[in-house]
Amino acid sequence: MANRSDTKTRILDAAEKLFAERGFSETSLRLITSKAEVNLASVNYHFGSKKELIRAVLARYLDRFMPEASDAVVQLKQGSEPSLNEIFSSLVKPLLELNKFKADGTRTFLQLLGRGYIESQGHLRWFITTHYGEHLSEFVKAVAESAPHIPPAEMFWRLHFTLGTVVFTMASADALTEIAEADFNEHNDIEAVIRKVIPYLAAGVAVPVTTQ
Amino acid sequence: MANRSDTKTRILDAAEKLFAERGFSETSLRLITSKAEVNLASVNYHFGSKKELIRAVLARYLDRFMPEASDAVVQLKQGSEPSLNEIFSSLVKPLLELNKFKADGTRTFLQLLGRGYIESQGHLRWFITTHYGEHLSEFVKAVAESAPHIPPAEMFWRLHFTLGTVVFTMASADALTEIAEADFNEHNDIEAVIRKVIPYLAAGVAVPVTTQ
DNA sequence: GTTTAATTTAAACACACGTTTAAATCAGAG
DNA sequence: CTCTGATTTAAACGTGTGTTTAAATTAAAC
Repeated sequence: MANRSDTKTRILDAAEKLFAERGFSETSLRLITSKAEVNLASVNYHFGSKKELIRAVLARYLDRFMPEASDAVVQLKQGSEPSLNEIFSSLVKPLLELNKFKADGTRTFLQLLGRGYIESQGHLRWFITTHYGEHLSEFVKAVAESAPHIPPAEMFWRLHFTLGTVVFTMASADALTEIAEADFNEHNDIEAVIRKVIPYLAAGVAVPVTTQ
Repeated sequence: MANRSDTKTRILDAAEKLFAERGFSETSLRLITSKAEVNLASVNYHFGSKKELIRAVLARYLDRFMPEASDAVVQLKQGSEPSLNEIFSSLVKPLLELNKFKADGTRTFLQLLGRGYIESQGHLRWFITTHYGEHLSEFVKAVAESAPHIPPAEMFWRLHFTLGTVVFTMASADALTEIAEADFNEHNDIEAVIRKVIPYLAAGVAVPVTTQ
C-alpha cells in the first residue's frame, strides 16, 4: 500500500483554519483544497464527505482536549472543595496546551467549538455528548457539587448560558479584540479573554436563585 | 399607482419565521416565497435582494423594540439608582410587547437577533450601532452607572459576554426548552427563560474585577 | 373605456456547490 | 522489472442558489 500522504493532514490544517475564521457552510471544499494545495476530489477520497471532514477537524482537537480537561477536574477534586472559579480555571491549562499542538490552537479550537454549536443545529451537541460524555459529566458533576444551592434544572440552564457566553465570545473573539484595541487601546490575546470571562461565568452560575 | 399588495407583508412574515428557525443562509428565497405563496421574483422586486430582505425583517422588530426599550431605561432612571437587575428587567416589558405585534414575536425577535449577530460576521453589529446607537447607549450608560466599580474596558467585554449569553440562548432556545422538558419535566416559555437569564447576567456583569 | 403605471408571473440565466467518474500516476511487494 | 493496489488528477455531473428578463396581468387615473 502506498502512503506517504500528508494530504490528509494538509486538508485538515487548511480546513480548520478556514472553518474557524468563516464558519463551516461559508467555507467551500474548493477554497480548502486550493489553500491546502491538493486536489478537490481528495477530500471525498480521504474523508468521504464534507460533513465527515468537519467531524474529523473537531475530533482532532476534542481528542486532545477532553481527556486532559476531565483529568484536570478530577485531579482538582483530590484537594478539598474547589471553588467554581478554580474549576473553570482548571480548564485554562488544557486549553493553552493546544497551542503546543498547533500555533494558535487554543483560539482555533474554541472558535471551531463556537461555530459548531451555532451552525450544526444540535448535531454537534449530540456528537460531543455521545463521544465525550464521560469527560463532560466529570466537569458538570464538579460544578454542581461546588454550587449545591442551585437545583439541577436551574443548573442545566446556567451551564447552557455559560456555553453560550464562551461560544459566542470565541466565535467573535477576533472582531472583539480589534474593537477593544481601537476603543480602549487594550490588547488582548486569547488567554487574556479566557481569564476575563471566568469570573463572569462563575458569578452567574453561582448566583442564588431568586423566587420573586 | 396600484397598491393592495400585502405581498410585501406576506414575504416578511414568512421570511422572519424561517430565518428565526433555521438561520439566514440556510433559508432560500424559494422556500420563503413558497411558504408565503407569492412569486419568487417578488422578493427582488419589493426588496431588491436577499440581504435587504434580511435587513427589512430585522428593522421591523428593531423599530418597535429599540425606542420602547430605551424609554423604559430612561424612565427607570427617573427614580433613584436602579440596580442591574432592575435595568435588565426593564427590558422584559418591551420584549413581551412584541407578542402583541405578532404571535410569538418575542421569541422570533430574539432568535433573529441571535442569528443575525452570529451569521453576519460583524455586519449586523454595524447596522444596529449606526441605526439604533442612541437608544443603545442609553442602556449602556445605565448599566455602567449602576456598576461604577467596573472600568469601561472591562465593561465592554462583559456586555459582549452578556450579548453572547442572550444571543446563543435564544438561537438555541427551542432545543433547550425541549431538553429541559424531557430531562427535568419543566416547561419553559420564552418569558421564563428571560427571567432565568437576568440574574445570571446581572451577577456576571457586576462581579468585582479580580487582579490575581 | 382607454391609457398608464405598478405588480405579478414563468422562464431562464449565470454561477457555485458537493460529489462522482474514469483515467493517470505513484509506490511498494514479489 | 512487473504487477498490484493506493492515491492523485482533470473533468464532468446534477442540483440549488440569488438574480434578471420580458411578457402578462392587475388596478387606478383620466
